[in-house]
Amino acid sequence: MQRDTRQRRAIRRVFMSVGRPLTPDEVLEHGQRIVPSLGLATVYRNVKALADAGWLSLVELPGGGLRYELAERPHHHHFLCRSCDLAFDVHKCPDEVEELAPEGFEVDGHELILFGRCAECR
Amino acid sequence: MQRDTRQRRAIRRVFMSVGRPLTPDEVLEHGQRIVPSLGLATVYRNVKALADAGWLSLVELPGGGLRYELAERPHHHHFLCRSCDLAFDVHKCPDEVEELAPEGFEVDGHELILFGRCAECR
DNA sequence: GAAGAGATGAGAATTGATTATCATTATAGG
DNA sequence: CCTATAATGATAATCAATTCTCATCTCTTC
Repeated sequence: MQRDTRQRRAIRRVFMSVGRPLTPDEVLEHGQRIVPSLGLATVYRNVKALADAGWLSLVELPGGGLRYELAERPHHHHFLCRSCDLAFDVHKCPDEVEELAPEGFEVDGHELILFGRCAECR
Repeated sequence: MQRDTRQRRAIRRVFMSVGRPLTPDEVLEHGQRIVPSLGLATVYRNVKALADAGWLSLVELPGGGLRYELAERPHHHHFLCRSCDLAFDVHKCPDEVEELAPEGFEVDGHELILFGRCAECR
């Protein structure tokens, strides 16, 4: 059975308040402001459980480590800051992207990533 | 000084003939058809040297491992087959993509990745 | 065709990310 | 409040990718 622990609540709260994709390390950092004793293993366990439960989804951006974000959000893409390495949401999407595939290829999804410097880093 | 070895020639030839982004493992596999004794460390060394020299460029797609492709090619994007995990070039690009960024963000590049099944795998 | 120096190949070592272990803690239910 | 048991946290273990080591090989030049 699933228990509602302090650390699980903190992790959920982090995702809801931050509103952008987070790596496990980022989750740990933010989560420790709520539950200082939070450990990395707990973050990995919960983030995985929340993803299995469909509450989080996996975001794979260039540059190593996986990130997670709230699932069930409207279609969107991402901006990756080359300076601070944080990922942000981009709430617009060019149309008809999936028609760009070569002849004979079957497309079932796409990801658009913008690179640059975020408002903070400029 | 740089020497023109059999293995380096083979690696260059692989990239020129295959025409899509390759992981070091894929380079090894193809390269061994030309120089059977080719080793993985040599692939890593040369791929890195060729990238430093500007002859190859780095392609980071979701799903782990880095890939390399011929540099100095016209702007293009990529298709990643969910079945065989090979990456292919997509020679079209939606316009004005970089204008989709949030207010205050400075965009200096973008990557569009289509997912699905390649012609072979269907 | 000899010699010097860069390159290679096999395997060991390293790295960073993720997972497993296990003693301890804390939650849900009675 | 008590108890059973899921969850936690610190650390060790694992894993895949990449780099290093070093004896050996082979380009290049003379």
